Amino acid sequence: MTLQQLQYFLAAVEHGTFSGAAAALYMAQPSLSEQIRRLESELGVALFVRAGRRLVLTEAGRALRPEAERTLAAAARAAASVAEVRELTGGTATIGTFGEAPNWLIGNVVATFRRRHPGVRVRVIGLNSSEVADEVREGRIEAGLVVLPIDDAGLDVRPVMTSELLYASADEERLRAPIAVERLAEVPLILYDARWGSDDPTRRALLERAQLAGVRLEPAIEVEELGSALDLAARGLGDTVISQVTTVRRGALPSALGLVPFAEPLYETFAFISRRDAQLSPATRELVALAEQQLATLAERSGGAVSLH
Amino acid sequence: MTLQQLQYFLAAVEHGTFSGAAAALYMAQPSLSEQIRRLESELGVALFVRAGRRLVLTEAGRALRPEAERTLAAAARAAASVAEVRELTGGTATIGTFGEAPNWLIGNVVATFRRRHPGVRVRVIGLNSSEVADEVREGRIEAGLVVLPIDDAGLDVRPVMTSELLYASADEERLRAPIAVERLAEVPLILYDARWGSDDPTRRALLERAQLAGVRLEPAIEVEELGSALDLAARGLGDTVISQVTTVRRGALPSALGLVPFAEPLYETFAFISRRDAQLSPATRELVALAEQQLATLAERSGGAVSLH
DNA sequence: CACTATCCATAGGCTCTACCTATGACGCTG
DNA sequence: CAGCGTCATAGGTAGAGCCTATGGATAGTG
Repeated sequence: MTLQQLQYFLAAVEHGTFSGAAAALYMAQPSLSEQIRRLESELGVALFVRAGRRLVLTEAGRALRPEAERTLAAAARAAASVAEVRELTGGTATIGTFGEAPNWLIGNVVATFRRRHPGVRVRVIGLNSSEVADEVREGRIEAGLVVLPIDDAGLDVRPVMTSELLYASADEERLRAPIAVERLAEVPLILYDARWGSDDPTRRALLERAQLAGVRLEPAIEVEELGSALDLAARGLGDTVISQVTTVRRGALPSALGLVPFAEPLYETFAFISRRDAQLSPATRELVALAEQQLATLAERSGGAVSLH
Repeated sequence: MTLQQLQYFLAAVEHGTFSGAAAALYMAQPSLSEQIRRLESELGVALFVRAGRRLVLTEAGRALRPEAERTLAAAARAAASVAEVRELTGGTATIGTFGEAPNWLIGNVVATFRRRHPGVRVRVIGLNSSEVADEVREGRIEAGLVVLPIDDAGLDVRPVMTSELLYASADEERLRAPIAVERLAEVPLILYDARWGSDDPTRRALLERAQLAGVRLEPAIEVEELGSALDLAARGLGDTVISQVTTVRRGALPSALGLVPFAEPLYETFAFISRRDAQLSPATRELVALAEQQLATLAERSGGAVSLH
């Protein structure tokens, strides 16, 4: 049984003749007749009574008719659902981001996207950078925004922005000058998940620096979210590290906190990643483009402290 | 888009590889790959990301999957609904009968049929014989039981039984001997619809006889149903005519009524009709066969007064 | 690091399908 | 009875669907 045969069958039912149905479908009558015959022989029953001048449905034909209509409708819906993805009027745009990104990046981006494409659902998956890279590699997420370095096997990596990593403290004493990495070991450190999850690139960079300096870093407090870490730091319970770009948004940084760069500056490089050789769906491509614009806006507001690639 | 392509697509989704899916479908891998490629090109999107070792659905593929499943399920239902008709586990059996038939024929037949084939719906259309013939000719009813003669153009007519037409009266005086048709004009006549509807063959036979005898028949009372006519006749309000076979069933005839044949006997011939060259659906064939058995039973009980063909 | 197994894509070839045109048979209709 | 419209049949063509054989890429393995 083929969709074509069902279509021909329905056309014949509606027109009452094979010739008329064939003409309506811009084809020759014997071609349509043949498909009907094939369908009948596969189903093992006659669908029409050939009544000389007129076609009449058999009991089997009457039973088939509504089911054939349902089947063709389902097929049309299948094609339409794919077209929606193609036409950006349906489907889902998916992007993975490292843990702290949603707060300062995603709000505007998602709002703009939904305004332009109301039919498209949006999924933002917050993980750490290496997990995002894995998910993209496995195809479960189409694209991601990560902090370099990551394992780039099988991935297209497109760096977009570099932002300096800053030291944040409520203690003015420690903000006088750029801070040496050795001093991090001497103060209570507050770190949040994305900054301390396994394989986090910034964590690795910090630990490496500390090792070279001969000290060992142990966080005094670990919390889940960047916001909580800033809150605790503002109350003087410890100090934390934060990316320059994060601080650009108005109100992101509690007023009690001050910032200072590292003596030997640390930088984070952000990059968009996607599967190598796999082109993005229009929805996700659009979402990535919007995220890129948002990054540009932030870089501009930072007055040059954050630089685009 | 074909059902086959959707089937291959789903197999590939489930197995995660084209080779595995092809093996499960007992076919070569390039054949399946080609169909997937064809489907993708028709839909204008990639459905899979070819990830070296592993296949991963794209956003479009994810959108297609549930719709493809629905479409294949609908197609399976379509085939099943036709199979039900073929296998006598679904569909509808339809038979047309002349007006008074349902009372003495259909009860048992339908009960037996439903007991044997609970899934099959039954429609018994009560019309007069010539209307039944028309409906069968037009294909709206598959088969019918009629009283001959009818216009048999385009029909297969299979006579099954002959039954004598009897005169029924509550007046013993008129039951002494076979009644001459002339006397019908002298007594109040009670006729029921099916015996007096336009084109009813028995009516025509009666009128013809009367014309030849030089009298004119006018019913004193006309009612809708045979039962009503018998009731009125039993009260002595007039006489009526009734087919021998109708009287066989216990309790069908009020005890006040007596029967007598016509001086020049009148016979009704019953016949099954169906479209010429159109084979019956199994359900209707079965229904007709049961009706035939029922007629045989009635003929037997009549003790020979009703004869089978 | 080479080796192997696995998987997809490509190429060439075969068979059957789907379609066409031309024509015949049948039934309806003026 | 002739003419028209319908479906069926016959014969031919392009392409669909499938096969086997083979090459290239990738992940696991000694």
